[in-house]
Amino acid sequence: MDKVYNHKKTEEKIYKTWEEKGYFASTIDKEKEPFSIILPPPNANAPLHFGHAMYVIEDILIRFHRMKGSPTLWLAGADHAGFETQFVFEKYLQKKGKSRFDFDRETLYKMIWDYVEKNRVVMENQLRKLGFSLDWTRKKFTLDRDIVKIVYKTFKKMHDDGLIYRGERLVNYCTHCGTSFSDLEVNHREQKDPLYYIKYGPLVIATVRPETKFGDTAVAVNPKDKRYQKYVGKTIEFDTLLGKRRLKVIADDVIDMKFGTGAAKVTPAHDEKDFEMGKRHNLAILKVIDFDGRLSEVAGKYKGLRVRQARKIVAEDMKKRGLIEKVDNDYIHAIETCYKCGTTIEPMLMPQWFIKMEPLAKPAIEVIKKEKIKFYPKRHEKALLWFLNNIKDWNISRQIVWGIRIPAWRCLECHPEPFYFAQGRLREGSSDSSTKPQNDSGEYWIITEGERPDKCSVCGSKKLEQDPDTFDTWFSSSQWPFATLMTTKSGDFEYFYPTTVMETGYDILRWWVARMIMVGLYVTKKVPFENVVLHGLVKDPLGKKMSKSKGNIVDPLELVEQYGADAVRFALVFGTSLGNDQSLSYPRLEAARKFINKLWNIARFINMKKGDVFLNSSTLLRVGSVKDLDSSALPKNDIVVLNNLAKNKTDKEWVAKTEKLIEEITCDIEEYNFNFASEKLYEFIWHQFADFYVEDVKKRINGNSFLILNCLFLILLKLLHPFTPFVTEEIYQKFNPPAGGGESIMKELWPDE
RNA sequence: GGAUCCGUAGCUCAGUUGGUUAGAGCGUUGCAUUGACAUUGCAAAGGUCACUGGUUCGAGUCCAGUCGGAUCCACCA
Repeated sequence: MDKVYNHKKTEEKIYKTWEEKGYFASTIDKEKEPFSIILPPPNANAPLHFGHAMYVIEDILIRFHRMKGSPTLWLAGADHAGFETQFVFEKYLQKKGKSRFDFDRETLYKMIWDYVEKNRVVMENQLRKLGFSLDWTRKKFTLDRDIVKIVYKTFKKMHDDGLIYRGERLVNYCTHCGTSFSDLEVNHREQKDPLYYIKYGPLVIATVRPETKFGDTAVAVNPKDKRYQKYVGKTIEFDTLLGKRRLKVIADDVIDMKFGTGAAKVTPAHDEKDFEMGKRHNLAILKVIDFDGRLSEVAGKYKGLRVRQARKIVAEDMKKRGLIEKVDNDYIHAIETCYKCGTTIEPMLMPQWFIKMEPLAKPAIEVIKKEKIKFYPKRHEKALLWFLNNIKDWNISRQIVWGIRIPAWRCLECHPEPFYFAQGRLREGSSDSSTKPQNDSGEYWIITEGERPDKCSVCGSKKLEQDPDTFDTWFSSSQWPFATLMTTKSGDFEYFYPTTVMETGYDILRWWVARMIMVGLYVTKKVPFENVVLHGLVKDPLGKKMSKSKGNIVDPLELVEQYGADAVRFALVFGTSLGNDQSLSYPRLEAARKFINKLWNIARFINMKKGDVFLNSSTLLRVGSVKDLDSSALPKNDIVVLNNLAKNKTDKEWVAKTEKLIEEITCDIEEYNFNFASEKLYEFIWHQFADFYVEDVKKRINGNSFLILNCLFLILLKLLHPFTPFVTEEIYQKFNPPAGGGESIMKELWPDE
């Protein structure tokens, strides 16, 4: 054995053997309770980041339960990550001086597909480098035909059950990315903007968005506001940049008397609150901003200006014309921004497919309250319940090509649509911004399970066109636990579903976990998983969130190269409690590496002394793996055997200490306290076992005690194996050369079994 | 505006249902050693557990509030 453990010499070789021998592949044994985890599928568009290294928690659980003798399944997979991937790909195109508009839909899709295929292979090999014992024979991709089929089916079922509707309302739209988003994809940011007090004839209203004033279709005041009661119901006339205008004054409760002057302009096309007011008061909708983020013809000579520019110019012109009474330059308010590119989100009126969430959320709340699903740490449960209790309908339409195209067809004869988007762009002449869009309630749409309908069910026309939009990627993700298991091997779904544990970062609790629970319950009538284990974020060494824009990304694979996968794994669970964020710590990585080296050297010592005494490797092996040592005594487990074997008082003590350790480690892992388990192993192996017991046994090396030392060490190896699989396997192999028969530590049973 | 998390040794953090002298890693200081250990072992220094009150026989741990840091949620123009 080398003087120092060299991970570079061992890790790749060991993983290859494991995979080749099929140790990761699950088998169904109906006599036993399964333990299953579906890997949160990493995005197939980029190499792994540090968050993915936290899958180590899942690997610990899987390896632990595998050694406990349960049939385990850890299902590998990858996510097409719709918008995220298209975004990444567009950047890639940009570097080559191209844009997505240079290609037709099919070509673009094909290009992204190839790009993703390449990245996916890279990503999967990275998972291997981290030692993850994933069942690769069952790996799935969210765009696999059979998965897509299930996604279609779910959509159709939801539609038939009345849970899907074509919503004609304001949606979050990013004019830069060219797509709408759900509420979750929108960030809020505080910002200081000038608050303009604009003269509206006898009234003055305050706004930060003078550029949208062309789309005003009313002025609103609070019905209780005595100052303005005389105007309510009247029409006022006033000067604007585009000549005189007349607007009705309406009274509505949402108007805050204390804000500004207590009077507000109403722009239903570009503000959620105004849109709602518009519906209540039957106001016209004037669309000022187009999908490209520029002012429409409604803005007259300001047409074509970008929103920001327009705001400045309009405000300047108003000042010149004396239309502005005053400006408050210290006004701080929250704006909505695109979570991806940071552009200010424009609420836009456009028909989209929505899911009614309340009927889905209710059963989810039930199962959580009844603890059919448990959360670790518990505190995240509250956040989730809050989300479920205040849930809003989910916009699942995205104006992108990368994803699963929505299986909805529209008849061109009896239902010509006002809006049509081709890759995020408005088709020429299809929009009339000055009128309300034509009704698109969805009743003319034909929804299928993916197949193209022959003809329109209303008029019989064959002129049908599929909705160009694709599903929000989370719509397919929400079905991942059952969609995967239904399409892997026969019997998988019946046996492994619901899965035992869903382990993921708390940051996607609402995006993913909540939706899996809701959709899983809806489709399968069962919870998709029984336990939700949530880990924290891995931040940079200074405690800042890692992000590409900050340039503080640390590649986990580089650290694997430097410290070894075992050390990286150990460092991630050592000294951090589950669910808390942690900063990447180089000293901790170094400590983990040294610990692994310490373990290696204990093994080296034992290996060296082994030749001097009566033991040979096959005796060791048999004692080490216990089962056939003393068949007459029918040993229950390692400890029972050792208790019989130990003669010396000190040896007996150490057997007892180890027995206690086994209990504690088992308990800690079962309760997801990985920090306790790893810290105890560290302390015991180094500062108990090595510092005292090994030293003690050195004095009486030629006796029974050395055998006990050996056996206890093999127990420690097993306890450590879920955390540091490579080094424990390598040592195990050194102790059990193939001739001796010890196949792999992965085949060993947990010491208490 | 609402919610959550954090504030413990110089640094990064543990501290599991409240219970004896508050722990680890790294760093610092001294001694020993190349003997399984590109080291390791032994020993030492270093903490009013943010602050203030409360509950309790007993609080880093529970409760209330204050200050400081972070995150999430939120339609007030």
